[in-house]
Amino acid sequence: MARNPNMREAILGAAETLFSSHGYSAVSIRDIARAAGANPGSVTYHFKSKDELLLAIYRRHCGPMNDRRAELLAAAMRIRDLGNRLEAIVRAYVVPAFTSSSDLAGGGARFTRLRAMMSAEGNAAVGRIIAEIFDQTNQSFIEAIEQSLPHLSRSTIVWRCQFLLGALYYSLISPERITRLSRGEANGGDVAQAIEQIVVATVASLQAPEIGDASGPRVARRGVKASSEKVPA
Amino acid sequence: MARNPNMREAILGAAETLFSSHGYSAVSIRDIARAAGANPGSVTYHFKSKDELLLAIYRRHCGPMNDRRAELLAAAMRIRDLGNRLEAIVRAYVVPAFTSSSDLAGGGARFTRLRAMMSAEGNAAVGRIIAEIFDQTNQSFIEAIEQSLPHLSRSTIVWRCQFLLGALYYSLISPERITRLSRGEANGGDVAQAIEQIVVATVASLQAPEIGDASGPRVARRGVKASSEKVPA
DNA sequence: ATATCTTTTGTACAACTGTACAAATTCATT
DNA sequence: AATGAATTTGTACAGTTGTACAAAAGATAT
Repeated sequence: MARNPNMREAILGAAETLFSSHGYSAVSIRDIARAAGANPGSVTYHFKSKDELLLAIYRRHCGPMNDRRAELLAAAMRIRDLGNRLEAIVRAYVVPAFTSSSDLAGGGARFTRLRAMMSAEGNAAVGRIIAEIFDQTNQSFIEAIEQSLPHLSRSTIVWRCQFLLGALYYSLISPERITRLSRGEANGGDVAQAIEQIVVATVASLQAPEIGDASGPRVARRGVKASSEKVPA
Repeated sequence: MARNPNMREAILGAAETLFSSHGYSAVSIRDIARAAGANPGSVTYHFKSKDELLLAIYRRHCGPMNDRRAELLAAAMRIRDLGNRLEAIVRAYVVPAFTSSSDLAGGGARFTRLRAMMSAEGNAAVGRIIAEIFDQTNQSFIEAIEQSLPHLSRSTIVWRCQFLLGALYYSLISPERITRLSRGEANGGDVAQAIEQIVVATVASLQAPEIGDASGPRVARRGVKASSEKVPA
């Protein structure tokens, strides 16, 4: 029966939805098949294994999303005013993680949520892809930020970019927490507001002075004392 | 055989370690028993079920950790200078999440990492505990911040506290990412540095002006336009 | 030592897991 | 209509899952 010409896509979509809301090991191939209206055997036909299915999801999204980020970053770097440029850089990183350009392959909150789940579970197959594909994108953003904030050490920039990604992930993982704690005043599922809040908060944290630097935000003092000797875990 | 008088504790500890590094559904009761040097049946004897075992871990840590937070928060509120007070408030929230007072029950990075995993997996049993126990603590911190930054709307404070928690979680979930992206310049596993970086970044983001507010950070303009109509997922 | 209670062990069960594969079905080309 | 490739189905397998429970082993008190 070669009936559904988009069975492969249906399985991919179902897997994406289920993985992103329950995690990898909590979702079985049979769950995916059921959600996609397919036979379990069909899943192992189109994708050799469960791991391969997960990787196929990543391959579909990573390229378009990081391409879009590169475009927006290039546009941001053409901005003269350093403050506006910094905000544009952060926005270039955040926006493609929340919204998809072409409906399926763009990027989108669902895929970003999936990435959050996978990095929590520490999935081994995904670990390789992340280091390969994402580190390149991340490095170019870090360098762009370094140019806009030359007084900051690379360590501090990396830490603050890590916080950005954590904020981004967690806003997608527990949006209902926003709604609950604000007593309904804010809506955690509001993507547009999430983007604005993340951008404003991140730009402010990036503009903070270096740790141990008592002078103003824009005054340089490069070599900061490395208070980094304790090494647990 | 009532040989090991601390078998219950050994199982709790093993479960904590395994859950915090692989997630809930990826770890089996047999895995836990093996790591604790116990018989699988012994696990279901001390804790009725796998869910109950997870809840026991939460019960052991939540109380001491939030008590410590309350102490530090009370001390912070005695600080007169509003800038220093804000930093002390943030520190009162962050420090107990990273370090344990009494070795086992205090809190500690391992338990916080576990919480990060569970909130990603969306574990139902944990969901109830979180809403009950943590919301109370969170509300008191939000109110303390509201007092120190009266020009900010509650929504914005909640958003930025959400980012704080996301940053905290993710710094424990992917510390090796820090080391890798900084090319060894920073050590993501350095708890002391993580705390300092999180505190500085969070204080700066909290002090940022409200969205849509063009005036300086400390100038009030309460009612901000709610750009919150899009409601997906 | 006897009896009672607590803890540990071992085994069993039904349900579910990822994967493999032959048979059946559909489609495109001739 | 017939051939051949592509897809879907159904079933099977060995291994794992959470849980239940009787039997054994230890501890405690009398």
